Amino acid sequence: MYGNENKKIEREGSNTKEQLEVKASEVFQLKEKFKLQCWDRSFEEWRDLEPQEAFPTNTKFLIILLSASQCTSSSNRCPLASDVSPSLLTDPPPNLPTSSASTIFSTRTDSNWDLHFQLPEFSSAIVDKLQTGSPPLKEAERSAMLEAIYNAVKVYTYYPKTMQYERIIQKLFKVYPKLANQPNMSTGDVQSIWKIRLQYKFSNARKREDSSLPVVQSRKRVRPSLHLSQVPAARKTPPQWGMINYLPQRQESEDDKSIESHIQWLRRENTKKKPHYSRVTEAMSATFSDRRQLIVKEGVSVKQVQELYPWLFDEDEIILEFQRIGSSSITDLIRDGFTKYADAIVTTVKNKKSRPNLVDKAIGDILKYKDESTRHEATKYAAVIAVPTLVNEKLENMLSVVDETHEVKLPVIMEMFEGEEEVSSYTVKVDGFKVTESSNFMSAFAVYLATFYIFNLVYPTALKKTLNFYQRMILNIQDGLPVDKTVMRVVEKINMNM
DNA sequence: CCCACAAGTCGTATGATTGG
DNA sequence: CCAATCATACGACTTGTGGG
Repeated sequence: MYGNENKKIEREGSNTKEQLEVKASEVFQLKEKFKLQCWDRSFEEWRDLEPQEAFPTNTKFLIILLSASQCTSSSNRCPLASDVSPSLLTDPPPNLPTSSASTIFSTRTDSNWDLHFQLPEFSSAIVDKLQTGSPPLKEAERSAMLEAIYNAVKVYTYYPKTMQYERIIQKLFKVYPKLANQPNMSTGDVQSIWKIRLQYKFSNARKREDSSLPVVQSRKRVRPSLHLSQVPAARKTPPQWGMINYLPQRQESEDDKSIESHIQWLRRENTKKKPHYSRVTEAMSATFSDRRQLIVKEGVSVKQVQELYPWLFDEDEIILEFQRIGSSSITDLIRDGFTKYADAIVTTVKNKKSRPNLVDKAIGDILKYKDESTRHEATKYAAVIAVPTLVNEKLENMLSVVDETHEVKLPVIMEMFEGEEEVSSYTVKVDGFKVTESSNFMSAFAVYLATFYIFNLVYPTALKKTLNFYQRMILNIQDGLPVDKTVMRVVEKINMNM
């Protein structure tokens, strides 16, 4: 096989690697250097030839040019200059009828199809949008694109490999660079969104359109195994850590004794009516390293932490503690982050069919304010509580109204206390322990987020995506972990409304 | 451990149908 | 004629399995 040309060659007896190479260059009139690979049936992949190897009849060989870029002029063998030209040459089974031999040459066995794969043509409306980058594609248009790609690819395979999905997307991005350029997202993230999108398309299409095909049939699960109902095993996806554990060195001026005296002094100062706040902060800084060790390494309970460091249960100290870990002010981060995204988040959540009452109310309230800065605050509040809805998680797992009797067993929760008509205060609780109380939602929210990092808590499964969104888009803490796909898609949606 | 996938299911964009 | 309502198709999501 060479480019789109497949040719059969006849062999007598066994051939060596060198003989095959000579034959290949004759058949395809190759001038440049190339190497041969053969199809290994047991591994189902192309591999290099061994010297003196004996090949069974009906073996497929692929020609790979070693010098790239011979593809100029009218040649459409090799659509992209950087591509290697794959080529096949086969020897037919001498004693088999040609009809069966023809299946050998069918494109289905072309495992390198993706190298010379041509993108299907899209309608001019779609191409326009892709080239200019705006307005964003409608769902129907994206569907049409996916459908076209599916139809173009299924000629070769119904089950593209990971690499093949990636190559298709790379080609797509090459032709339509605007598609890859999304604000607030790396090209890699956009690429993985498209890869997942293609995988969903193939998965759904196989199930819905092509489920009768033998290739698809052969992958059917044998049995749903009925005794599954016996097992309750609600083993959900595990919770996730938020930030890499931060374990700083103890300050050089400190030793066990001085730390102990700091702790004692802090505890005494906490009971005073007029504590010396700046000294408290100093002592908290001095004991920071020891406190991190205690929380991260020894995993002590929140109650024990409170006994040793009662000051950690104070709004200002929480903010400062976060700053010691993350080196920026969490209130600033939240303010800046939501100043950037609030409007877009609110527009995005408005497109949802249904929202929790609190979110609806918050959105409605925005219009009530005439003053611009009050209005902005209201928008930020609405945006914060809209995030769980956007990523399909429940708001009440984060913010619960206290008079409702349902108890929530989450590590951290904000509770809303309602007085006469008005919300009177917000309380942040860790494991049932009150951390702080605040009259202002945004302060409570800052404490809420900081708490995960300060007490080294996992993100509960029920709020994994919400907290990931806050972490990456608002706090801008990037760990090495791949971004959750739902979170990425929500970012994409929000971008469209920015 | 990670990834692809099947199976089952949900939410909603979109187009057809209905009623005023 | 247009809107409200309905039906359907399709992308997305979850859970569990199997294979590397």
